[in-house]
Amino acid sequence: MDTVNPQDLYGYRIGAAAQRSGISAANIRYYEKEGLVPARGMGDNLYRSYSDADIAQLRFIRRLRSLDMSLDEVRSLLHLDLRNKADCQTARDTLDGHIAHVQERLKELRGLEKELASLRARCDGTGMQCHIIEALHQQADAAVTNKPLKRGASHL
Amino acid sequence: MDTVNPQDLYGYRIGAAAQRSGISAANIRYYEKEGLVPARGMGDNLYRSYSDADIAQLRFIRRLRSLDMSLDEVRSLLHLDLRNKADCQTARDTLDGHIAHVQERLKELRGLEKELASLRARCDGTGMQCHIIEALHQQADAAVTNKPLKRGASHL
DNA sequence: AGAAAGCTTAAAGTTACTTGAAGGTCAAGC
DNA sequence: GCTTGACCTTCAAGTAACTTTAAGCTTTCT
Repeated sequence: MDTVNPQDLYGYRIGAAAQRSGISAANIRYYEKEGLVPARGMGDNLYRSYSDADIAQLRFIRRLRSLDMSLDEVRSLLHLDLRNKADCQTARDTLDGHIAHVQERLKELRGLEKELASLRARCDGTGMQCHIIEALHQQADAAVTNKPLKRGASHL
Repeated sequence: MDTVNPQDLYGYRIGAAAQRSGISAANIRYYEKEGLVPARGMGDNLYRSYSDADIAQLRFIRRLRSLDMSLDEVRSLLHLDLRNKADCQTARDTLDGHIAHVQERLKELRGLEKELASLRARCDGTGMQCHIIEALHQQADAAVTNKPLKRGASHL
């Protein structure tokens, strides 16, 4: 854009930035504390203010987070220099690592879905006794294999 | 209950229980604090000790956790009475709710996988310039303009 | 006996936020 | 001019489900 739109220069306070970026105001402050977004404004009053470019960056962060990346990954991508070849490699590596992560999680979840479905199928009878709990116990005993248990917290 | 196998009665200390259940010792203590497993032993010395039945319960919990259930869900399933019809319904409901949760997460992740793959495909050239970052920025801009923000207000 | 292994508790760290308390700033209305 | 209400500020604590650390017992091996 060539025109000097007033909003191009720090025209948004945190609430507007939140609305436009899809990141809550409290979350934006949190990102600032974490060094993901610059500490803008705070001139006359203590209010933060953001430019369109800042909001684009917030959207970028949100995009990366929606791709299930950790804040560390986001941080590393934010600090890359596009014209630097090594940085480009870093971006590829980050992405590759993340793809592997997502695929592994997908595999796990597909397995889960199957098991839950088969479990649920045991209890479709309308008046009969429920065998879900017994089945869970049996499977617990059968699954003696020691896989590391991980946190399955799904955010977003 | 009839046979007097030494291991049937609190023959395992927490380390052994951890090995056999696949739940770390610290985690078992945490579950105890959370009321998921009883506070066993602590007689002569201060050591916890567990029976085979206790270990079966630990495996059961681990099973449920591996199904991606929250500790609250696990707790509710643990306190059910199998012979109670209402409790059986509760089990079904918990399971149904959880299946829905897993399927939604699967859908999200499948979308993610596709996007990540297409992103990565832009950078397969060996000597050319990397366009990953630009692409991420473009998608970020496109995404916010047509998606209703689900991240700002929702708490999940 | 002395060291290593294994147990104890309590507290703090982790991730990525959200929620709450207590208060400052600003535009509008009466 | 003053109050109301929306919006902003900081700092602290809460959330899930653990893990890690610190400091100190007990048991077991050599």
